[in-house]
Amino acid sequence: MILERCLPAPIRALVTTRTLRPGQTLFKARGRAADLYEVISGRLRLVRHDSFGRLETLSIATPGDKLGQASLCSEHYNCDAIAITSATVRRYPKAAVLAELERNPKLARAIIAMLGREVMSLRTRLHLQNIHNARDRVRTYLSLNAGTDGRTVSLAGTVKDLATYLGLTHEALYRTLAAMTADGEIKRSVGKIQLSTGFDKWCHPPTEMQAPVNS
Amino acid sequence: MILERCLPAPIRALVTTRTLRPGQTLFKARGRAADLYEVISGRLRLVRHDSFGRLETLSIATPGDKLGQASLCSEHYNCDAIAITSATVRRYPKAAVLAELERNPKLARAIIAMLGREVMSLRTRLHLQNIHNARDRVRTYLSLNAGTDGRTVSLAGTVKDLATYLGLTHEALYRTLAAMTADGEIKRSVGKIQLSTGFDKWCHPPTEMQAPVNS
DNA sequence: CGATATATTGAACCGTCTCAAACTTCGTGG
DNA sequence: CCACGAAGTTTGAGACGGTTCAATATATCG
Repeated sequence: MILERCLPAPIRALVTTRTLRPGQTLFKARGRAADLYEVISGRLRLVRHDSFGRLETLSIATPGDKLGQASLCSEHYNCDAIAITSATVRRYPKAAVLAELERNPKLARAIIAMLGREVMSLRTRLHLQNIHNARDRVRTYLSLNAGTDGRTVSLAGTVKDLATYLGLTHEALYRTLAAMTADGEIKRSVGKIQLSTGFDKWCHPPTEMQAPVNS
Repeated sequence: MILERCLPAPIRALVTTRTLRPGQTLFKARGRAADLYEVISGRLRLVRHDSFGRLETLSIATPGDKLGQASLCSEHYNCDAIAITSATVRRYPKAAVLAELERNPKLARAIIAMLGREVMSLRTRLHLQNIHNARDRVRTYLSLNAGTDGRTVSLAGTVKDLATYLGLTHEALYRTLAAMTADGEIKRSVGKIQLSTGFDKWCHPPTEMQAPVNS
């Protein structure tokens, strides 16, 4: 859903676009959160530095994704947004959006849907991170991100980027992909990974599951 | 924020409360998402079964927390909600809430705030999970959850629950807590953990940080 | 008071991280 | 057009730490 559609003309006039070059910063953690962004083209990386200097990729934003939703509820951004490629974003002034919210239920619905999607995406992410085995984590990621044919995953960035997204070192990811290729689970080509037929069955190795839950 | 306050009387009449006994299920993953809940008393555990049969605790809900926010954006719940203790919850019919949303900007604000908090909490959670070292993860959890005095953390459930929340085996957590106690970082009493003075400095061992980011 | 779950510690295994080295790719400038 | 440097890619070897399996103690609840 394009937020802009829900905004009346006077506010729409306040919406501006901005272009970024690769490596350029859109906003930084702790910066005053004044705007909400939507990616029009290109890719941005949302990163956070943890207390130990480790770089943590929150997500790779692609066209249609919104950035800085937190700004609606918080005074400060809580991550850095950095362009990976050349990129253009649409900027929505937070104050105007909040004001319009009071009068425009459609906008409220749009924003609620946006946050709802964000919540679900974070849940998925958390689910991935909880898989402590590199291979299974990669498998799950792949089946979760397979395209419409269910067999092709196109990589948003470099393999190294994917590694930080998955919470693995790049070495571990390279090794895992190599092993999966050797075992015929996947085939790799530039920027893409082909899942072999019957990939799903790899996802559930000889395991009986569903621990009983008392109800 | 109590959602009920934002609802007009006719709808408020549709709000019911329900009591649960320990171990009882409020809703299950994949069930039709018809309601939104708010915890009044007691504790519930939100869990999900991953593809490998492992139990994953999404969160422990305590009074004031909302459950099934996803229901507003999705047709199905995506986790199980199970009472840990005896508990009472308030049930808001999803359809009524969505309808009221069209007319009531205050309710919209409340829901947006609720989802925003959820997003932030999930981000924090993700941040924790990305710390691959048990001790540092526990340290970070503790400093993040210290009470108003900044020195006391009260445990919502059992230590075992905390372990699954942190994505550790309970053995690993017990050992870590034991080691931290031995080193004087913390002191333990029933249901509580006392952080020793200067706990923060433990959080940043001899490390230089902030990897340079091209901007 | 017995049964069930939590709490606690031990020992061994396995997989990921870390450090290291080499190769490839790509863009920039001479 | 090629030389060069920077960043991504790939593989190796070893250490560390969490999981796993195991055993025992303690607590809680009917």
